[in-house]
Amino acid sequence: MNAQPDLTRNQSLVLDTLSHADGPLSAYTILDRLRDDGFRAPLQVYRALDKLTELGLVHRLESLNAFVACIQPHSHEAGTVVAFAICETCGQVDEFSDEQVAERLSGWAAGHGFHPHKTTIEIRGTCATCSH
Amino acid sequence: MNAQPDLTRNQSLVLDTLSHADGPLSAYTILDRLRDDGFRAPLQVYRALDKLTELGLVHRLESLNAFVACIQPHSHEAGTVVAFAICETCGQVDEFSDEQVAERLSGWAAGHGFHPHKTTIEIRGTCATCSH
DNA sequence: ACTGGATATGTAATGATATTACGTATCGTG
DNA sequence: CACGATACGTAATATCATTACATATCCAGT
Ligand SMILES: [Zn+2]
Ligand SMILES: [Zn+2]
Ligand SMILES: [Zn+2]
Ligand SMILES: [Zn+2]
Repeated sequence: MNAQPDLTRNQSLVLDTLSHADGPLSAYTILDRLRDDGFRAPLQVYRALDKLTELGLVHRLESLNAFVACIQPHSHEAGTVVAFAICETCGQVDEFSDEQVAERLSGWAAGHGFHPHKTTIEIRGTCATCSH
Repeated sequence: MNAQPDLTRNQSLVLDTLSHADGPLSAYTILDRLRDDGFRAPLQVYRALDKLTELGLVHRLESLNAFVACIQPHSHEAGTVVAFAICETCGQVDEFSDEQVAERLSGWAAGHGFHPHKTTIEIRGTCATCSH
């Protein structure tokens, strides 16, 4: 599925777990799901998550303290801003980018001498399916 | 219209602590600073923070698991989206609103049948002062 | 004033998330 | 092979947040 030749065994296991999940998973949930694969300690998960996040294959949802697999790997080019719509009812997460949002925020930063390193945009709410 | 209930003693103490702080404080840091005022348990802080957040006097920074006093209580009408620029060097936080960002995000939501409840925008980076 | 419900508080215990410390193993390159 | 960089294993600890239950206080309706 998400087999990445350059990933280690632990990293692949964590990524596969996230890719097959219905929604965001906490590090400890991932740990529990990988007990049978030899995972014993949180650090094994966090280290894999750190690397996967660095590679852009996984995103951390700050408002949930949880992680999701990226829907489509994107580059780490400057100005890349990703937003997430998180349904509080079913847990589904939608990832999207909006160039105008990115430009407005970087515009504010430029006007204030602020140098962005990472931007978090998370919309909590109710998805279309759950609104019926 | 803007009926502002009087704050309780605990709520006032927590708000004062945040208002006089240099930057965001964690709940446990607030607790430590209020030991002399009789605070003994985390829940005393969390309950006050919940109420203050509900009143719009305090914001939670999701990417820090910390809290700041609001700089502009009056700008928080319904639907207002607030953004934060957080300096990772000195900890200073700048709060601002951008109507176009809010419109783009609500536009995306409308187009996808998503009903936003709360939106988090946090820019981590380096402030002007720390960039010199 | 009495009373009953809503709200606020005090305290202990527990749960949930994340990092530090230290040692070993594996990999890639000269 | 030597050796530095990277990954891994494990335990302990640190940090953040909630549950449970008992008391206290406030306040409107009587
Ligand atoms: Zn992505
Ligand atoms: Zn949903
Ligand atoms: Zn504010
Ligand atoms: Zn700074």
